[in-house]
Amino acid sequence: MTGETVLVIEDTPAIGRALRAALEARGYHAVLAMTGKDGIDAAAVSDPGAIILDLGLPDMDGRDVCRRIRTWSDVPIIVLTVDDSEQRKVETLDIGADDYVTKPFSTPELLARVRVALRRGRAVDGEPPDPILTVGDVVVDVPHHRVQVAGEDVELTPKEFAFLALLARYPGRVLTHRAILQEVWGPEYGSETQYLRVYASQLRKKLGEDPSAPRLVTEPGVGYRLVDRAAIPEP
Amino acid sequence: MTGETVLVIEDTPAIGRALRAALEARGYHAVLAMTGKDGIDAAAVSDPGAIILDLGLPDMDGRDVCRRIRTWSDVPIIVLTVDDSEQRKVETLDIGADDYVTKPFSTPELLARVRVALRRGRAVDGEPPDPILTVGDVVVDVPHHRVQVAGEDVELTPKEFAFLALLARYPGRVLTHRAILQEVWGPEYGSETQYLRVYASQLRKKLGEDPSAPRLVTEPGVGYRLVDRAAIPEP
DNA sequence: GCCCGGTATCAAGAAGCCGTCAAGCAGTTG
DNA sequence: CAACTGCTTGACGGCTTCTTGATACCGGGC
Repeated sequence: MTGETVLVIEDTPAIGRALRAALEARGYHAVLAMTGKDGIDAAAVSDPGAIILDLGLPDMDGRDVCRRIRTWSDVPIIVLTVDDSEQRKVETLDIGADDYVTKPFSTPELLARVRVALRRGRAVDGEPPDPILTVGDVVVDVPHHRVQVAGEDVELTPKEFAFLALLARYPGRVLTHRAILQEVWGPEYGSETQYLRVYASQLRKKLGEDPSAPRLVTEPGVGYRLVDRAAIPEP
Repeated sequence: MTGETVLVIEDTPAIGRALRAALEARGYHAVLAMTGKDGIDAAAVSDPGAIILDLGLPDMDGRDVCRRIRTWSDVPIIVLTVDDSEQRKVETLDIGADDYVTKPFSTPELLARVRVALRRGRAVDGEPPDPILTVGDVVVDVPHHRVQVAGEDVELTPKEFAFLALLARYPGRVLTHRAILQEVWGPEYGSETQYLRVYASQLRKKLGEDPSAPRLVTEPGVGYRLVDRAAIPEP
């Protein structure tokens, strides 16, 4: 979750503070650097999702800052400067900047361009694989909302599914009555243990439980847990 | 290697020709479209690495063109327009444009911004999503807003289409009521599940669903999913 | 053998969700 | 302004799921 950090490299205190305030008002985490050296450091340390870079820095040429950051990072860089010349714009964009905004700038527009930059940056990282929970021969595919036991599809009601998915998320561990009730039924339920008995019973039926080798194990007076039948029972 | 194609959607012949010449002089393959409809077609067919889009088109609002292309593609879009009002800029960037250049523009600067766009586009590259989604005998052509079932064209309203296209993008996967409502109707809708029932019903009618082998499956209490009727249920 | 706390199972009524129809409304087009 | 299209909303029957109470079960302590 580093994508929502925006690094501002800007030596004029008034502009830097204004940008930080505007960014933070929008919910971003803003990091402010006032020199090129600090900016490069901050780019490496804070791993921002986008950078706003003023070209007119006291200690080094802003374009060198851009080049330096580009040697190791593809983070979107929005350049901010008073220089409106076409040649300078082309040069700057070609050394790796993603956008070029001239001062005086409109804050809403700059923020919109920051959103574009963050949007682009996020798109790079691939989507995470589907989290599929497996406990023994029980497979709980949460995104697809599907359950299989020994390769066979099993139809579950929403509450049944939530119950099983919760247990499957903590394989082998006991979940207390209270914890299950609050997670599946809601925070105001905590003592309706009868629900659990009913649903545990229904689940066992649907899972095709063998009473001598249960997958859904009762911990009397405590709660329930889901175990891998093939696992070694002795610790 | 389609990344070096640039699509220009521009109705003024002089500007279109000038841009094409400038792009081809730089070694890019330029495709020119003079209407929004043609532009959307070309975006789907020629799979460009970047798009230059004039907002002032004769047949439709340029922002709608942008939105439409964004329904299936992340190709960088550089918007070109005479309107330099801040509000319009912010709006346009927020609906998915990557850059905003006002006329009269500097050709070298625009070309530099095209280079940025192509650079970014390549970096993102993963795998381009197919703009034509197929789930069993249901074919959803997102760019053309066209749907076929078993080879037969089916007429859908915009909301129906958005609903179906969303489901088709995640074949077999359950999309929750909330997710569908927010994607199709907007973020402020989240609990109007009645809409879903009405539209699911209409869709099933138009898709010619067989109640015993539904393509659009209800996941009670959770959401809906689109399945390939012929598919084997084993993962 | 009997009691007792906790558990499993069953079944019936209540509640909620789903599919469908149809009427009202708003925006567009000719 | 009339016809049309698509969106929203209310009503209602049918069905699934949830809840709840009744009853049987099981193991340990006495």
